[in-house]
Amino acid sequence: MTESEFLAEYDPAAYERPALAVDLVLLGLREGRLTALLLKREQHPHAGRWALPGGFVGIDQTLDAAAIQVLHEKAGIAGVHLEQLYTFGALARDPRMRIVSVAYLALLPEAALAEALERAPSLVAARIEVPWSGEAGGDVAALSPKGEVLPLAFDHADILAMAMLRLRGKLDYSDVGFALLPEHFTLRQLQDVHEAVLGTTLNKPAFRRRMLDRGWLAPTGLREAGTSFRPAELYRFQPSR
Amino acid sequence: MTESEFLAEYDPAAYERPALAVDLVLLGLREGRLTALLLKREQHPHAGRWALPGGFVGIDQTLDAAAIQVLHEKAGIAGVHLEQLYTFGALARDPRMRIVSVAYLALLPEAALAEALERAPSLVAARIEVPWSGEAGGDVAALSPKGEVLPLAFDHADILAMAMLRLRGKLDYSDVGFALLPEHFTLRQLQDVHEAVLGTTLNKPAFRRRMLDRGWLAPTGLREAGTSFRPAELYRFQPSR
DNA sequence: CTTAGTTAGATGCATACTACACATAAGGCA
DNA sequence: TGCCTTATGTGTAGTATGCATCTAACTAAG
Repeated sequence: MTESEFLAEYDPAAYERPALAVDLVLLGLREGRLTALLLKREQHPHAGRWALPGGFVGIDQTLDAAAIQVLHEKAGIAGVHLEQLYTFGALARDPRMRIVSVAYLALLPEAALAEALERAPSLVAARIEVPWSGEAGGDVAALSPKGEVLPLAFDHADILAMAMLRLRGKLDYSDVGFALLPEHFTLRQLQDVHEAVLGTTLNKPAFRRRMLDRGWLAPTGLREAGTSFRPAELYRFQPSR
Repeated sequence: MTESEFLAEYDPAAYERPALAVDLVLLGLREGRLTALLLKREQHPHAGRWALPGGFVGIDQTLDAAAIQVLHEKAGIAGVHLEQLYTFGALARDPRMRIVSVAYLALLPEAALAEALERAPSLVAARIEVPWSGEAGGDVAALSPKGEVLPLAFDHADILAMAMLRLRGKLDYSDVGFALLPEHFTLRQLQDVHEAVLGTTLNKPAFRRRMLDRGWLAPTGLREAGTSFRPAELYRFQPSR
């Protein structure tokens, strides 16, 4: 049997298939606080609860492409850090039908987050509160600006928790932290990102030294403007060849 | 509109769906070498190449359950460490049709690996050679006992590389290393596991201290038997409460 | 023009961790 | 009994980290 003969006999519709979707955790910093962008569900199921932006994966669309499409259509942005997180496949995740969802983590610098909120007015910025530290894992709360807990739809609380676990885990050995910053930034801003993500305070000189020794920071020679005190040097992220 | 009215109107067959599968990287140690279990494909497509054991995800089956089923049906084993790796969704991964595959990593102690080879005679033990170190990532070679490079089917070389990247990354901050050992083991065996996975040699006293200070090792009071020299203490993995 | 206030950036020191060399312990075996 | 081999323990040096403190650079108030 040749390969083309095999293909001719193969029946692609032999088994019923789960639907395949992507869900995006859009994370950024807003006023120094870790923030996720959520959509309030107007329709059943889970009407009135908050959900991660998502969409189905087209038959001729890669997973990454589906995630980029959601980023564009539901948040009006592009060009941000995007990485696959985990795939959620519990049987009753969605009461409509069997849907397996590939979760993605998108990291937005403050400007991209503001842009998304402007272009997609239905998005809501929810402050993220993580009551556990380090490797533990566990529940994560999404809070409205007034501090009310926003109930999440489907298993999106699990996805959000997984996003935080991953982000915290990767923060200090990888370069994801820079994905939350604009192109030029000060060491203080970098430290603020780390502190917001980790939910701790960090020692300034130690953090400084560690970051500079990494070899990822290129001084630009430029200075921060608009301060009433000594202006900080602006750095640029330089992937260490 | 109530939720049940909504569900009644929802058409689950509105869009064509990708097929969903799981593929398993079965990894273990054999004669001190890192080894993966592969199947030689007899049929098209990719006949004659080596593939990871896999299977389709049933419509009422979770992803984990599908992985466990593959472990049982294609390797005849159960109860080993199993974790989701990454989901591969390139368009032409499989020439038959669009198949999205959720890759899993299974870690087998030497006994489980031997059991799998016995119960599933079509499985082949391939030595894994990783030419990069640390965080780099890149190609990984599967070698026959005679040292010939085994060509892998589909995108399974990518999956294997991802498995090695993940395993190396997790090895020294998590407890995955113990998943490759029997219940009782010596510190030397633990070090052998780490050395085989990382592809390096490690300093013995330093490794020893680090592991003992972790608080994961409980001495059993038993000694290794059958050596012609000082027998080593046998330890047990004790998850740190 | 001077000084207070504020944050950036640098330095010194104590502590913890790790690599590495080397010493000692405990088995079998000739 | 002594030798060989590997397990296990100890000491030391170099490195990374936490923390206190010092100096620099800027604005604004007077």
